[in-house]
Amino acid sequence: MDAALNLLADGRPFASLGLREITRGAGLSAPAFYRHFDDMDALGLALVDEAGVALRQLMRDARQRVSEDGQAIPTSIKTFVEYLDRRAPEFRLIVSQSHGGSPAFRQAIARERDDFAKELADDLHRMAEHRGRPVRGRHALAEAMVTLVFAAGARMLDEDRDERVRHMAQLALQLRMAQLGAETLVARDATVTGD
Amino acid sequence: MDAALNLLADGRPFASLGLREITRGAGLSAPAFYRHFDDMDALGLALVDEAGVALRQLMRDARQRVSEDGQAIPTSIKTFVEYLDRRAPEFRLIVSQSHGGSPAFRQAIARERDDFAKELADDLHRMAEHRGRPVRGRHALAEAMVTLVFAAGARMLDEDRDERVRHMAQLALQLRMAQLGAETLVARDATVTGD
DNA sequence: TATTTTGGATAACAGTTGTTAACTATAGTA
DNA sequence: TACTATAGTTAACAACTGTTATCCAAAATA
Repeated sequence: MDAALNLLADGRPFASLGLREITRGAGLSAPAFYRHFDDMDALGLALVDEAGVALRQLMRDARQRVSEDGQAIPTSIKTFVEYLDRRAPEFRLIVSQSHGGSPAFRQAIARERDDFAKELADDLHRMAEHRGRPVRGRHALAEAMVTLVFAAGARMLDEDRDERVRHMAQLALQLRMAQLGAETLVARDATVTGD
Repeated sequence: MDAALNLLADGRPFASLGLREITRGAGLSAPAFYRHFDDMDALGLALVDEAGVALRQLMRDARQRVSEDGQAIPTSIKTFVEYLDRRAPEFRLIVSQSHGGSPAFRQAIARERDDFAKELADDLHRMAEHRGRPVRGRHALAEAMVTLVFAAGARMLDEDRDERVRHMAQLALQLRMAQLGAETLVARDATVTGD
């Protein structure tokens, strides 16, 4: 798995990775691969799993730090960028295979993403209750936020520090827009019961 | 190019497409490929170009229809989904290669995307002037909208009609959130001159 | 201690890859 | 009409692909 991540690390598309190439990187013979995985897809899914674990850890970290420092959006973004640095190849795999991989791949990644969005929706709900600022369509809001965060993360993978800082600010602005819009929607349309 | 699109059409990742496979689909011998393209990358870039042309056409169509029917967001989404049906393989190529292709690929796609976002930002500016509702950070807003639209489009590629309808509604809600949030930001913070 | 499971190795398979060289027919042009 | 560019062909290249069968040593287990 480390060998595969190494190849992924310099931007190689997963579909172009060969089984032999990977075992070579691991210092093994080609057939040894089959002692650990049925095929390339299985390896990919294992990597996605690993990335999912790290993603859930990221969520817990962000929650913790936000509860200490406040500033939900900037703190969460900072935490996310740290994750990005630590797990760049895994994240690269996730964004590159979420569209453009085998169906099994796409499904596994979609599940991780949905879990992420769901947890975020719960957080938003808790925060809204705490601040007395209900939100309309919090599921759609959470999905939008995840989409924006992942897209920004994907761009940042190949950027230097300056561009990253700029895009972190832009991402913060976009997340505020979405959240504020959701709050304003409910204020406008107070008769409709939220989801 | 048609042969390549056919292979792309059933979800195959571009990186897994072989030159011979493509010429076979076109009823040609393998070396004939080189009469038309230097290598696979060149073919891919040509396809991205084609998709870009269609994307710009989509923009013009949407603008036209919005000026007739009003309802900017729903009408634009409808127009976009029609484009999606007509140019599914090209769009698939764009989303699958935007992250996870060669650098040349990513760059070409990023350019198309940026053009799209820039035109959208201009539209938003015109609309804001017309409605007397200025927007703060209209570049960030346009980028967010493009991100949300592309992400939704990517998901819809593999969905049936019912799921699509649901996601179209969700996308509409998300776009309204973003726009409303941007408007509310400027209302709150009226002293800052917008970008 | 005897036996089974685990994780590796070699050799070999047929099939595919991208690419080049050399040749040919057809179409456009001076 | 003669010449050249275009767009195709076949044959062949080495390299690489995923996969299987067979064998072997070490470790874990009965």
